[in-house]
Amino acid sequence: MPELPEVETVRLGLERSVTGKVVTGVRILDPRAVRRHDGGPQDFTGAVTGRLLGNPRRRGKYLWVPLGGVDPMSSAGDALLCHLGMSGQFRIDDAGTPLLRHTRVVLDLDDGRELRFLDQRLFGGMQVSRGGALLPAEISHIGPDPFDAGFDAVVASRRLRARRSTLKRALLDQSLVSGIGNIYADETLWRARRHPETPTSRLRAVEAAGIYETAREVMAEAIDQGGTSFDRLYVRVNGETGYFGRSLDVYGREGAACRRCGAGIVRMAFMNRSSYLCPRCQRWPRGVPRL
DNA sequence: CTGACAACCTGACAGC
DNA sequence: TGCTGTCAGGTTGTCA
Repeated sequence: MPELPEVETVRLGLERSVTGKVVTGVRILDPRAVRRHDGGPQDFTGAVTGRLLGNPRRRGKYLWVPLGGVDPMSSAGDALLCHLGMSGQFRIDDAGTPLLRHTRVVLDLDDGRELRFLDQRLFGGMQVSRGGALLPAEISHIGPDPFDAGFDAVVASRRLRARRSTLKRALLDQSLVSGIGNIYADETLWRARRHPETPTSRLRAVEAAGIYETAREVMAEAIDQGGTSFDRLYVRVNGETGYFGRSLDVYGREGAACRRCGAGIVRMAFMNRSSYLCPRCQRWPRGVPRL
């Protein structure tokens, strides 16, 4: 599911509902949801129980909640680090409400509600990051996202142009700039009128920076609409779907008319998944041999 | 460094 | 009613 706008929508929901609450209990229904936690499910439970939940933070598609309270001397600065993978979601429900299918972990809160982690495919998960409240070491390899206070368009542009790769591949590379996934890469490329196979080295500095500016714009609009929902696999913490799906210009619109020029949107295979683009607005880069 | 690919998982859907 | 193959918002590790 989730790319930056969806994760940010979830973060906003958590900010309103769990900040300042204390975890009174942890129930791990499927240990695979915490398999990345060092020490296993038992240790995870011990590290989270009794902790005060801070203000949720995000970088790219990663989300973390600073953990306070209990024993500040030994546990100060820890964080509950989460990734939603392809199908993860958080829900806030009143205690005792029936659990939905695919519920993997339940955190009991001191306000009579529960923070529930659901994940159909289990590509996502949670772990406690020791000392990770500011920025978990586990995600130090992830580059800043376009909304990050530390995001530098000049640096990003330089790194993008230094790549000996193609544009969509580079946009999906989380170590360069994080948060962009398959949907927003395609939407960004359409808006910037660039073909996915454009060699990165061909971009001028201003053009490269412009690509990230476009990505930021597209994702900001998506956040305003609560992200993109195709089905019930992505919902907000209150169960509502996002509305950006109806604003998508190319993703999933194979055969439909380009909103700019009317040409038929095409789908092409790309890295074991799909790319959608307008064959008229997004010309194959000149001089690049076609496959 | 770059790319190709398998692995990690479940479920919906098309076609036979 | 099966069964098989395909596809799906992601990340990581291995091998060339």
